[in-house]
Amino acid sequence: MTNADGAAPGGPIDVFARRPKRADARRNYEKLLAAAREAYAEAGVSASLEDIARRAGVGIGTLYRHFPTRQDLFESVYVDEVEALCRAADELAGLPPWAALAGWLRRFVSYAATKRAIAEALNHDSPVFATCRKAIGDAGQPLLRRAQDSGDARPDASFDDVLRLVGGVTMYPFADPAQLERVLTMALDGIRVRPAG
Amino acid sequence: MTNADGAAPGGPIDVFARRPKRADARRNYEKLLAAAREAYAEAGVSASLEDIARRAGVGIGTLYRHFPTRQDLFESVYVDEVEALCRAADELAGLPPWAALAGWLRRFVSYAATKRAIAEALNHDSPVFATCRKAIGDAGQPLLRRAQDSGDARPDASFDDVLRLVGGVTMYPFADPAQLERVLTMALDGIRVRPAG
DNA sequence: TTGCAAACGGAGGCAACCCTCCGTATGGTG
DNA sequence: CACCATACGGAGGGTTGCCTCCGTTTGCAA
Repeated sequence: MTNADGAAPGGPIDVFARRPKRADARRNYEKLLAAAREAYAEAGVSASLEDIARRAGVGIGTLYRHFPTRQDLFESVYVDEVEALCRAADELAGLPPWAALAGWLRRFVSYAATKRAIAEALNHDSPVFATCRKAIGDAGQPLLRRAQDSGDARPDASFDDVLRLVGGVTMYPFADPAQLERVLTMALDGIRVRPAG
Repeated sequence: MTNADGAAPGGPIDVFARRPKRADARRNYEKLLAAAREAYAEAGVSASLEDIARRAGVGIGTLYRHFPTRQDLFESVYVDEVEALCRAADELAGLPPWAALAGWLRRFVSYAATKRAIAEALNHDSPVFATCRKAIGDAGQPLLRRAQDSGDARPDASFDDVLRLVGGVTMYPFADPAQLERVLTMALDGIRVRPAG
C-alpha cells in the first residue's frame, strides 16, 4: 500500500508528489510539518505562521516557499493524519464486525482529540479535503456496513452520522481518561443495536 | 425565580448588577451584547472587538467602557445564555422523567449549536464560569437523577458525561436538520437504559 | 573542485487589531 | 432652564502577524 516512488497513481493522496527532493529542503519540509502539527494542537488553526517557522527553526521565507498559503500547510498536515487513519482501517479488517468498527472509531477519536484544529477546518472546501473525506469514507464505511449486516450496528445510521456522534465526543480534551472511556462507551452504545433480551 | 430588582441574593447570576443606569448607556450596552453574540457565532471567540463595536454601531471607546476586557464582554454574553438554559429546566420540570431530561438536552444542544464559541471557552477558568457551570448543574442534574431513579437513564452516567456526549454532537453545524435529529437520537439512546426485552 | 540551480533567512512594508486618552455631547435632576 | 456627572466617539501609538523580495548559502552533478 505504500510504494517507494511517491507518485504512483492510486497511491497515497497525491499531495505528496510535492515533497521536495534536495536533502536540506526535504529536512526543512519535515521540520515544518512537525512544528505545524504541534502549533495546531496548542493554538488551533489560527496558529501564527511565524511561530511555526520559529518552532521549526527555519526562516519565514522557507515556510512560504514550501507552503505558499496557510491552507497549503494545513492541508499537508491533515493529509498525514488521514493516511494514518486509513491505514488503521486496513489493520483492523481481520477482527469481528463490531470489534473492527468500534476499534476504528476509537482510533478516530484519538486522532480527532489531539487535532481539534483539524475538525475546525473541515468545512472549508478544497479538492484536498474532498479527497480526504472520501478516503476516510472508503476506509471506514465497509466497517460500518459489515457491523450493520451482522446485526451489531443500527441499520438506520449513516456513516456520516456515526462520525459526527463519535467525533463530537472529544471536541474538548478530557482531563480524566476514565471519563473519556465512559462517554465513548455511551456513544458506541447509541450506535449499537439494542440486544433483544 | 426572576425578580424585579436585579440584585437579590440567589437571584440571577450577579454579573447583572453591572447593568448601566443611564438610558443611552443602557441602550448601547444591549446593542453591544447583541453584536457580540452575533460575532461570536460567526467568528468564534477570537472575533475582533473593533468589529463588534462596528456591528453595534458604537465607538470602540464605548465598548471598552462597558467591557474593560475581552473576557468581560464574553462572560456577559455567556451569562445570558446560561440563564435561558436554566429557565428551560424549570419549565420542563413538570414532564415525565425521561421526557424532561431529553427535552432539556435538546435545548442544551440548540444553545450550544449557535454558540460554538461558548463551548470553546468552557475550559478557561474564571469565577463567573465556575458560577455558571454550577448553575447549569443545578438546573440539569435533578433531571438526570430523576431519569435515573425512574430507570430510564443509565445509572453509571455522571451529569458531566452526559453533557459532553450531547454537547459534542453539534460542535459543527448541520446542513440537514434531519441528520441532527438522527445523531441526537443515537446520543440519547446511548444515555438511556436498554429495554429489558 | 568548481559552478550553478535550488534553497535559505530575515528585513521591511502593509494591514489588522489592541487599548488609552481626551475633547465633545447628552440625559436627568434641581 | 441650566448644570454637570455620565457617557460618547474615534484618533493615535504600539504590537503582532502576513507576505514579498533579494542578497547569501548550499547541495550535488559534472
